[in-house]
Amino acid sequence: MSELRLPELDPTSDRPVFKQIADHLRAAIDRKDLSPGERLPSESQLISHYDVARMTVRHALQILQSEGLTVAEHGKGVFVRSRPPVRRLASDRFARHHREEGKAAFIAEAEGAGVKPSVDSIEITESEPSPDVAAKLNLSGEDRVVVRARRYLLNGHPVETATSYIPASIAKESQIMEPNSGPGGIYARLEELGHRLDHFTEEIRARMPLRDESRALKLAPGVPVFHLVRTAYDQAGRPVEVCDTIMSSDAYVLSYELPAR
Amino acid sequence: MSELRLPELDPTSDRPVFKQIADHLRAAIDRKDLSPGERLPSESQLISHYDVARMTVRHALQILQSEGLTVAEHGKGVFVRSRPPVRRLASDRFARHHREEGKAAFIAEAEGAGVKPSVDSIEITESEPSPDVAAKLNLSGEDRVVVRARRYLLNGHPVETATSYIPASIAKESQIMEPNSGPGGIYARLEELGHRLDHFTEEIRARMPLRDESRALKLAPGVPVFHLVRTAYDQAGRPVEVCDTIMSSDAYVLSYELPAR
DNA sequence: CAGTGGTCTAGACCACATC
DNA sequence: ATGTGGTCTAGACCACTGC
Repeated sequence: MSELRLPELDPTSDRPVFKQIADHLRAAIDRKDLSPGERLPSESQLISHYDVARMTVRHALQILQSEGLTVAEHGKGVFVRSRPPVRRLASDRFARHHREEGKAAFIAEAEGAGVKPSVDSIEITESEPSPDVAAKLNLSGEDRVVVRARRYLLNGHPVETATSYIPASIAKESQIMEPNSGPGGIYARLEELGHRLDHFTEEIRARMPLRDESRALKLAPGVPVFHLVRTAYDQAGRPVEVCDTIMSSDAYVLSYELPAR
Repeated sequence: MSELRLPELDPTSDRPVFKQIADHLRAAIDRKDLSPGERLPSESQLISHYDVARMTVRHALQILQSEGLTVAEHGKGVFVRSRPPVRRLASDRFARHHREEGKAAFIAEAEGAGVKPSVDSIEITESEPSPDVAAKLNLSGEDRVVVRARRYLLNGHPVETATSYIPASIAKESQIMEPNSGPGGIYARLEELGHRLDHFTEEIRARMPLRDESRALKLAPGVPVFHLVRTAYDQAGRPVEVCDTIMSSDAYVLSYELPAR
């Protein structure tokens, strides 16, 4: 690790010193001279190597952190980020045959991938829908929704928060109101209630996390989130659920299949 | 604008001063006390309001910037970010009926949305595929690919770079080698060459941009990118194109439809 | 304890925008 | 000329980690 050789600053360059330093370190990471988990040179080492003020090297380090390349650990050092296991979400993940095997989508898929899934902080409430959710569910006026909020973890590491909205007129007095929604999850319950599912739509955005999201997913600085909103439609064409999920972008690759017809 | 009222610091709080300042400004933005395009108080105004050092308010401002909430403009001030027009990409965007209308997907769709599309910096080369692309295209050994790189703009603002890889054995001597690939784009050409398209797969990741990407898309700090890799398959099940695209995440909402079967 | 990163100060000089 | 943000210095004290 003392093997790491960093270039000198180029005093003729217009590029600010802190950016040059960030460039050097980024290049070392890209070249794998510094591999995931490895410690970067300490601030004081960088200060003496480059002969600059502390704020300058901190600025450089902060650039890397905001790019999601490193994490600082107080009292220990700055480390090259190592990525959590990645979940690949395929477009058949809500296929009925999965549901009929009696497991909720998340659990089934994670076990297939050899990681330990868990779910925590399930909160179930009933409330008025936001205008956005009401529009997606075709609700109006007095209609209320059942809200199921939960957080998914892989190997104990949070990767996703999900909030489902189901019209109260459908969910009332069903197992959808229970923390454990039973085999196959709420989609299986919706089908038992006569809403045979036809298709889903998903809308995907990416952005930097809000503070709450960052906390709930224990996101490292510089890691964006996927914001995915899924709407489930039954065979009568009625929207029966909206699920709003925030996913750590470095725990996921989303995958879809599109017809050419 | 002098209307903006910011709270005082809470000296009893454990929360660092720069975070408290960032919180105040973020809240003002969320409440729309500061709306998109509006200028934030200048550094010196914040310094005198909070009675702190300049580096402290700069740190706070930088937090907001890294969250993508603001942009600094040298000599002018710090402004609440206003978003570019958003493109919604639907999962039927490569349907044959669009192709048969004689327009490439990007142009057709943008015109429908009332924005002026353009394409620039088309580079066409032939080279060895990267291992990743070779694997996706089922290529081996000597096989080469034709590479088409271009950049898409809306109303003059770059939103996406795309690089297509087509097996050279297919593309050679076709209009795919020309900067203007003709009516319906390269997918129409592939079909004329006997590769009737069957379906596409798309893999989506989100992350912070690399330096080059940031420059090519003129991204504001704190804006992540979608990294989307699409593979096109013909009706014989053969992969005939891989398209690697980087999209500004705040210019796009991706939308897909999934079957429940 | 020594070494690490986290926060903060009080200055300096520079480059860009506006009038 | 003035006000804005961009870069940089040279310190200070604090909190966390590890031995």
